[in-house]
Amino acid sequence: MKHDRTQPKPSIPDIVIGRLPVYLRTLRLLADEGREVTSSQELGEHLGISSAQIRKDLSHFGEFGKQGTGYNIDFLCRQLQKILNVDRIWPVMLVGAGSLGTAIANYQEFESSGFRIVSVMDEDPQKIGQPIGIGLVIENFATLQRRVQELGVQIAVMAVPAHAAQRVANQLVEAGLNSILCYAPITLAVPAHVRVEYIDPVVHFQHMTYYLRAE
Amino acid sequence: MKHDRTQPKPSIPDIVIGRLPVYLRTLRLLADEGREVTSSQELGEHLGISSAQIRKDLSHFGEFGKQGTGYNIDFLCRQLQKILNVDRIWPVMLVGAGSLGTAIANYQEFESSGFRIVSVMDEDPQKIGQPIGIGLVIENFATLQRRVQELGVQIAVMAVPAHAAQRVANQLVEAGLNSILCYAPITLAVPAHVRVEYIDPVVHFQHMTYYLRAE
DNA sequence: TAGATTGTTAATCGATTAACAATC
DNA sequence: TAGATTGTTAATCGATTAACAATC
Repeated sequence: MKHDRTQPKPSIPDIVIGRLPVYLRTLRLLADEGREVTSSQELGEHLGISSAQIRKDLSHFGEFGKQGTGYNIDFLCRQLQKILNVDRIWPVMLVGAGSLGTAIANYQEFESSGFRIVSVMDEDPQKIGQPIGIGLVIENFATLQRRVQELGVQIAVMAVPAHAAQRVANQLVEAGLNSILCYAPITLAVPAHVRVEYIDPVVHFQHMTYYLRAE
Repeated sequence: MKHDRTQPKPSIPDIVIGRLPVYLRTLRLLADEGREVTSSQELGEHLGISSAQIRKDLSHFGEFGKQGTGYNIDFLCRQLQKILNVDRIWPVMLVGAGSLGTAIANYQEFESSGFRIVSVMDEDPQKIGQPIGIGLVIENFATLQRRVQELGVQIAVMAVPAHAAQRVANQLVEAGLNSILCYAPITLAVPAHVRVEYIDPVVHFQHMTYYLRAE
């Protein structure tokens, strides 16, 4: 007997959302190979997960397959792109124009995935004004607030040294950004409305060495 | 009544192992700030997880704290380093000397975390022989097998284009490597004894945009 | 002693999987 | 029709959390 009228939680587990980009990536790879349909079983084998999990994950969002046949790859791609809101191009602000920042600015594949680096910033006067990436110029980090507004950016990538990361993050938050991809090896303190994801190769290396023994 | 004599599974959940590097990273940060002790509560607040989880995770490996006091940071760091096998330096092979590979080769902080890039390889004859990183020279990928043996490497980082990734991975496996950190946006097919971890910024971006609406 | 915090247990919560009716 | 595969349910499995005795 439910007397509670409020919708308790129709919300989809975050862990499911986290797998969708990987599904999408794999489907696009299959599409590139000229494939037109696939099955949860095939996808699962590709990804090393169970077909049941894939079907369950997708079932949170609708019915995308056909019994006996499987999934039309193009159709499922488009659906996943809609679900993930990457049926458009999101402008991204890159902070930090060092070696890593330069690599990120040079990366050509963001565009086809729904993202475009529209501005690169650094604090180093030596770097400000230098060209970077494709048609960009390193801008003064001091102009962050204004540029965020001008460009309508919500997402930032931080490629700055660890010692600068929290300070930079504070400024990003103050400038109104709500999504940060952080390459600095530090857990940031941010308000609850800001989402941060982390990329730290050392975390992966150390995870792997747990299972290794010296040769 | 257990009649089964075989140890069923004293093995520690992989998800627990995956958090240890983050704990270690945070503890070292606290140590750098001159702090000597911390508590599961403080750590949990830093990391946005519950203190119970931290205590439970650590309890898989022993007792590292003192009631009423908490954890000695230096001691816990050392213990975690031992557990993760990073109380030594692991040689790492970097494959791909493009923009991203160069950034990885330049990154100074691997050493203090237990890793050293000992060789950088590429297929491009234009690149082979060029200096990269600190005291390294880009080597011919064709010499992989020999170099892996000479250097006693078990771990590789792949910073190659997606279209080359599976082929490169096959060669890494053939050369005897068992741990791969893959920056290419593709799920690799490898034998069961090889562990692969992935870094793909697009996966993180797309995870974040699920929660965003256009401004 | 009083206060704080651990390590551990048991309960809760949530995620994965097996199985199968539906149906292409 | 026979074979294949979906979407979904219920069961299983595993991870997280709350709570607390132990004890520094």
